[in-house]
Amino acid sequence: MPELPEVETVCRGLVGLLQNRRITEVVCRRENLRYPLPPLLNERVQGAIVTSVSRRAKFILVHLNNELTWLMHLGMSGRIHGLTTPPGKHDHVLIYTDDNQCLAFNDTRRFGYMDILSTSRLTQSSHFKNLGVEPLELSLTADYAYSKFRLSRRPIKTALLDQSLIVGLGNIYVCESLWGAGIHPERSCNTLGLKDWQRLVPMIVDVLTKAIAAGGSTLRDYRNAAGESGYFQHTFAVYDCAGQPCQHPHCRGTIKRIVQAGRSTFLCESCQK
DNA sequence: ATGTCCACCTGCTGGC
DNA sequence: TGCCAGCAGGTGGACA
Repeated sequence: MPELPEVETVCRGLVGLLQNRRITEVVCRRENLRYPLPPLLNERVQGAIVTSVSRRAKFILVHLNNELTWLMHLGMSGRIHGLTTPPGKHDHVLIYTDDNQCLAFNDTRRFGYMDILSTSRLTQSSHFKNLGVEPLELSLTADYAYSKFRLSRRPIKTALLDQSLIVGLGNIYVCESLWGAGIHPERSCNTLGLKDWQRLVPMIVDVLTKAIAAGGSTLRDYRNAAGESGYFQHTFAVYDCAGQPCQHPHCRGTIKRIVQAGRSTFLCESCQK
């Protein structure tokens, strides 16, 4: 689930569920996820009021009125859902609020993690040290991307996954963006000219924007979450579409799966050059 | 420095 | 039916 659009969707859901609410208790049902949970988590957030919820890269940031910010990363399989039944095996952290709601941080594979940070020193935190630009902000321009990537010999697919250059992209949206821009995932960054970036940057923005818009329906499911149903169902043009015909007009190619840096890449060899 | 690979986890699917 | 290999939306650290 969690690339930028999914994290953004979760954050928007959390605004409705947590903003201006007082946290009455946090229950940790195990000691660690990817890393140990923050020491004294309950003691540090109990009684605090959530002033806002925001996102940076793939981090969820829950800002509290006690100068602390609760950072959450969903890893590969993390979700946050309203709990109306007893917690399940993978509901690792439970958040109770003063309106008698309970939210569960659920993460099957436990690649997610949490931290508690000083709000005023947030940007100096190690989590933020090596983060690149936000793709949906004006700082991501074709000129910027061209200058940042043009000396690298890495394949463009791998480089786009690198959060120190552009944040928020994951395996799905990288594949979708490269397909949309007609760029072969194995091309070295240093073969991309400014013109390529003038197609790729708007395509990244378009793919992410549309996914967030589609995530709006997830938001409704999320709010009404009773049990586990209502996951984001999205149809992708290439991701997980191996063997299917390419959807580009007039293209007769077939979507193919290859492996780059140990991860699946989906592409159409007819129209991605 | 740069780039690649693996480990960290659990669960599901498909082939034999 | 059972078993096992392979795969899954991320990423930090070990290694060449």
